[in-house]
Amino acid sequence: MIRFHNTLGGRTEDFVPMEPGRVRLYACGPTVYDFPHIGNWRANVFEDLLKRFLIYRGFQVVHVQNITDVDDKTIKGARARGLSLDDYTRPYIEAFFAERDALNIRPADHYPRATGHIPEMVGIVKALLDKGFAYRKDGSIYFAIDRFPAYGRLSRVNLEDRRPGSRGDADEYEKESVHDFALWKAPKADEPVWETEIGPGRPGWHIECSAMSAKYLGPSFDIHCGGVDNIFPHHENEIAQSEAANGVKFVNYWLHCHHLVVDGQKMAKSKGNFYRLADILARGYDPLDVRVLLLSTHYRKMLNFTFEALDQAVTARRRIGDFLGELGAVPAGAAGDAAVGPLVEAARAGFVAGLEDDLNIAEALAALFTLIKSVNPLLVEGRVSRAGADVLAAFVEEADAVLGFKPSPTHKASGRIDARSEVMGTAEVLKAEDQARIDERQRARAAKDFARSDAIRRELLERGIILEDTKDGVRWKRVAPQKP
RNA sequence: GGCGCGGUACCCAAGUGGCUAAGGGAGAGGUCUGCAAAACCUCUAUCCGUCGGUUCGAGUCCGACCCGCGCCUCCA
Repeated sequence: MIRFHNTLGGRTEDFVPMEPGRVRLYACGPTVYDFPHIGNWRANVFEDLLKRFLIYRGFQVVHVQNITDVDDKTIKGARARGLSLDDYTRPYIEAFFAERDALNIRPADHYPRATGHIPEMVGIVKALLDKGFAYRKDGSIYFAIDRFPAYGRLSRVNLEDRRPGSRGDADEYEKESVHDFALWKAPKADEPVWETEIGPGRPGWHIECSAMSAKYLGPSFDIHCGGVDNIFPHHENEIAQSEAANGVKFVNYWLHCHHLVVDGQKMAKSKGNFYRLADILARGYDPLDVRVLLLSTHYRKMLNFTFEALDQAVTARRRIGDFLGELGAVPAGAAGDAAVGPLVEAARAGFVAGLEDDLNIAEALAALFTLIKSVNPLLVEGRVSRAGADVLAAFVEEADAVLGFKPSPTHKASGRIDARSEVMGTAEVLKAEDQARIDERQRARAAKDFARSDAIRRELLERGIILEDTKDGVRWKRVAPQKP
C-alpha cells in the first residue's frame, strides 16, 4: 500500500485513488517571468519521482501542470521591456521545457496556460458571484472568505492570529476584509485587459489553477503538489474557490515539497548563492547528477545544496554506471553458480517498500546500493552467469524507470570485454579519432612506452573519456571533461 | 506573536520501542595493476543537540531547554 503525507490533515495516509488504477495529478507550474532556478527544479523533480513511481506501480497517471503567463510579475516585466506578454514569456517557457528534458523529467499530459483559459476562469468567478461567495468592489471581484467556513483547514491557521506580512497589502485594491483575495482585477492602465461577461479586467493569481484543474481533471481529483510556500495562501485559496463553486471536495491528497537552500541559506540573488541549472552545467556537471542530488533528499526535508554534495552525487551515480559496466563485461557464455534471483528480489522489495512509504528515496536507493555491494564480490570471483547479469541489469533498468538518472555504463574499447551496453539501451559509440588514440595507447603499452600511454590517457580524460585497463582489455566511460 | 520543519559518524542521509545504528561520499591500510582507475577485503558513531522522565528496554515515547531554518498574501 502506498502511503503519502497529506498536508490536509497533516498525517501520513494510505493512498487510494478516486478511480481504481487511475491517478489524476495536478502540479503547480512555473510563473514564466524569469528562468527557472534549481529550487523550482527540486519541486519538479519531486513531482516526477511521484509520477514515475505511480506509473511503476501500475497506475495510469493524468498529469497537468499549469503555466502562469499572466500575473503581476509577467505584466511588469513585459512592460519594462516594451514587449507583449506573449513575447516576454516565450523564452522562459522554452527554457522551462528544455531544462525539464535535460533533467529527464517526464512531460505532463497538459500544460495549460493562464492566458488560454480566461473563459474557464470567468465561469468560476460567475458561479462564485451567483452563489454569494464573491462580491464586486470598484470593478474588481473578491472572494469573501468569511462565507467559506472551511477556510484555513489546509494551512491550519486562524486568521485572527495571522499578522499581516511586512510588505502589507500589495494588491492596491479595496477589499471588505484584509484576508479576502482577488478573483478578478479591475482594468488598470498599462495592464492587459480581457473583455468578459463579468466585466473587463484580468484574472487574480489563484483562479487559474481552479479553472484549469477542473477543465483537465474534473472538479475533484486525487493529488495536488507544489512547494510548501504555496500552502498559504495559494492552495488555501484554490480550495476555497473550487469547493465553493463546485460544491464537491477539491483534492484528496496535498503533497508539498520543502525548499532548497544553498549553503544553509535561502537562495537570493543578493547573496550570490542563486543558481539556475545553466550555472551548474557551466561548471561541467551533468544535468542527471543534479537530478540525483535533488532527488536524494526526502521531499519533505529541506535540501541544502552545496557543490560538495553535488560532487558526492556524481560519484554515487557513477558507481551505478560502473556496476552496469561490470555486468556488461560478463562474457557471453559465462556460467556462474551465484543465485542472483533472491538478491534481486530483496532489492526490489526494499526499493518498493521505501518508495511506498511516502517516497522514502533514501531507503529505496539503499536497497539498490546494497544489491550492488553484494553482487560486486560475486563478479570479482566470476560467479555471475551471463543470464544472471542480464537479470541484474534488467533490475537496474527497472529501478531507473522510477529514478531516471542511470549513467552510461563503461564500454569495451578493445580486448575481449563483451560490452552489452546495447542490451541496456545506452549504446554509445566512440568517435573514430578517440578509438584510434586508444589503439595507439595499447601499442605504446605493449612497447612499454608508459610515458606515451599516460599522456594519451590524460588527453582523453580532458575530452571526458576515462580509460581503465583490465586483464580482459581496455574499457572506457563517459564523464564530464576534466580540466588538465 | 501564530503555524511548521530539522539537529544521527569528517560530509550527505535512513531508521521512530527491542538482535551487532541502513546506504552513499570522503579518509586509512591491503589485494589486483607498469602506473592509474574500477572492483574487492579490513578499519572509521558504546552512540544518535542538552537535561530530566516513562519503560524490563528509547535516536525511537513524554516534558523542559539549547541551536539552526522555513512560512505568515511575490516565491517551488
